[in-house]
Amino acid sequence: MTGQVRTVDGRVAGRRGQATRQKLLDCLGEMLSTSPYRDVKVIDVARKAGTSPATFYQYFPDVEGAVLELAEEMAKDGAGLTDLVAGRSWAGKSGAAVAEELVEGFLSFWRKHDAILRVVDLGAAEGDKRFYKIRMKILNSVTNSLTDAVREQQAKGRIDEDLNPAGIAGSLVAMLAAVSSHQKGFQSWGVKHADLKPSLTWLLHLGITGRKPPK
Amino acid sequence: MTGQVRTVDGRVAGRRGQATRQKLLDCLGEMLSTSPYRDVKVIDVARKAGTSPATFYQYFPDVEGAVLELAEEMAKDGAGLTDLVAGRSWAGKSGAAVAEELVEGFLSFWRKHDAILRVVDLGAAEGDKRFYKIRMKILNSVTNSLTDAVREQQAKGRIDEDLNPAGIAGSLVAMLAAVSSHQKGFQSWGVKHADLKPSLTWLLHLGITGRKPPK
DNA sequence: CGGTAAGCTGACGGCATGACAGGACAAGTA
DNA sequence: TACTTGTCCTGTCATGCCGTCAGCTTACCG
Repeated sequence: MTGQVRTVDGRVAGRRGQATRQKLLDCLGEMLSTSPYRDVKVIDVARKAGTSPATFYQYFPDVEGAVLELAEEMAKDGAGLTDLVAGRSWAGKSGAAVAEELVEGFLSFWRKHDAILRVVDLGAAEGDKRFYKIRMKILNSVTNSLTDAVREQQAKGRIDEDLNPAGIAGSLVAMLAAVSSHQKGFQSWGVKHADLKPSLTWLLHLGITGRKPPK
Repeated sequence: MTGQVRTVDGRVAGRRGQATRQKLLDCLGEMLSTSPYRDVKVIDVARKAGTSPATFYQYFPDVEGAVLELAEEMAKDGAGLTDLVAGRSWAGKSGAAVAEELVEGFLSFWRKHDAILRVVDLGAAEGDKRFYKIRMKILNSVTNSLTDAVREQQAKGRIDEDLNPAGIAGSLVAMLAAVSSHQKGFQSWGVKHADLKPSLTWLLHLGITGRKPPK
């Protein structure tokens, strides 16, 4: 499925080429977390990787193209988030645990990938379908699981049937993503990480089940 | 308070100067909503405004500086969001109305200013204090009002005292902001605007009061 | 030891940046 | 009308990044 890695001019990349390519990606990732996206230049990435700009252009069409590559890598890692909710029960203590683990999962995933996620979010908000697709890839499976969960609770009469399950699930996921990406902001504003987690967990549980989590 | 507008080299801008300056800001705003932030160049803004790059640099240090100016303008407009919650009661029907109006207020404010808000969000997430401050200016008063509301509900025993009110309020506001900025995304994904609003309203009411809104 | 393809870079035209000096312009003065 | 003054704009220039190409070096193979 994943065909060989190819250079821009069509040649297949060998052992050495792939290493260079990866090094460029690594350096790009580093730059993204230390300087504003707008100021990340090809020449800086190349310098950092100990190579020349021309080499960069051999593997990527432009900075955006390379970022997309990084984002794809990250999306693979993000598939793990699904396991935190798929097929688990939202009843009683189990539900409380699911909520807590999902919150912690989001927070730490975002901490790990904050720089690239920022850019993906921007690209998606700007309407770029490629970035939007990646964002979906990460959030979609979680959203779907939560949508199912909401639907179940609706069947039990705990949530108004008129509400759109996908709307609720999507909003909750957006909340998790947003809070995660502004973690530092919350902290520098007086809300500690330790305070944030319980709040999110509570809101998530409440939103999915219509009930407060058991103590 | 707002001293006269000054050029980069210290002169006070007169009538004509201010007009040019404003025109540059307007054109910048337009460019931001049509092209990716990363690709907005001084020369394009200047061309669009029918002037030269040198003129742009007379009024702004760089693109970022001009964006900050635009963002300040928007922040003033955002002060109106506060009125939707300040001093209003979350009890019964009134509470349901407050929730609904706040949601609608956020959604339409974001629709109106989506381009600049994207950039402000990015800047804030990247750790730029100037952008962060503007983001605060918009969200802070709403968050504070909601924090008070949560605290009241805690006093009534409807919300666990252990939870941090600011954490809950902040998370809910983040949710509103995030969903608002990805409105188009939701739509192109199958969740209609009409479905989104009730979901958000429901979640907001539930989060603040601990109870479902009355029918 | 050639042959072949991969891998890298120097160099170049093109364009954006940012600074300056000086020209254009409006308004007041005589 | 001519002159003055201060505001406003732009031509121009040095600098630096972009994106491409031809061509050199390196690795692998028979």
